[in-house]
Amino acid sequence: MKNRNTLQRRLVLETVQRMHNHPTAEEIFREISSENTLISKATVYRNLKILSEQGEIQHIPIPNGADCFDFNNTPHYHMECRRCRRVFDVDMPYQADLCSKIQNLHGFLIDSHHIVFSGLCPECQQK
Amino acid sequence: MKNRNTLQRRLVLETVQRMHNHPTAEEIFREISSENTLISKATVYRNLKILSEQGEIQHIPIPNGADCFDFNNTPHYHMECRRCRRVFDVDMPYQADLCSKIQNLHGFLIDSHHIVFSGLCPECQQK
DNA sequence: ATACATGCAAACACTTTGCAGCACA
DNA sequence: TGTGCTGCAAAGTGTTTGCATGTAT
Repeated sequence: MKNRNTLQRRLVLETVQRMHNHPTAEEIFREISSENTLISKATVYRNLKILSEQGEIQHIPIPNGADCFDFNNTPHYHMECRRCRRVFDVDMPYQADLCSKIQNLHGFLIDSHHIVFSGLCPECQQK
Repeated sequence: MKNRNTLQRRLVLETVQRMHNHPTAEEIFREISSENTLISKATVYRNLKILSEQGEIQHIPIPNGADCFDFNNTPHYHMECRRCRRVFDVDMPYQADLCSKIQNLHGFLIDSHHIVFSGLCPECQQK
């Protein structure tokens, strides 16, 4: 299973790296399609999966909504506006010691964690 | 909009309070159905929504999977086994000060947060 | 030449919704 | 009596998959 450098894969990677607003698969698909490039949505999903498994981009799972993707592949946290559903970065260092605060693991082996903050973005507070 | 005390709503609430293993809507539906009670899945979803909005039960959104529900409605954290997808409670106090660690809110108003740990449960480590 | 990738459509998993009839207050 | 609730089926949303064809190596 060797990876091929196809036009579609390059476009998906470049588009995520260019859009700095945590785009969803749907948004990436629309962005690529808008530039008269033929690409199918299945291909976008397949390439997003491959690229995030390779660590080229970051997959951000979003509860109750479409997952989004981040050109920034260093671990960091996000906040989601509960009204407009947009996702923003949080200015907080990665809490590497968080696992050590767990008092009893009951044999569970933890290897990662996600924090999602929820609230209102500046624009939605006006309404 | 006054709430009515229907058999179905009572059954959904009692079932969540009795099952202490973070059941999904589907599991709650199957549990109620198995006791020769006629209930529709839409009613289960509708009542889970109402009951969690009223604070009687807790709704736990799970990225990449079915949301689950918790009889324990005090804030606490969860870990999900990435192999069997089961959800467990984490023995860690609620980190009320977490928001204060954020260095720059950029005008965002945060009112809650979720932490989901990911790893392997004891059973899945054997495999 | 031959894996791997693609487009398309269909299937999938989870959840919500429109509607007509039912039942709690 | 009247609004809130129900079952059913259909639709909605986000994502994956089967398959025949295409293409990078």
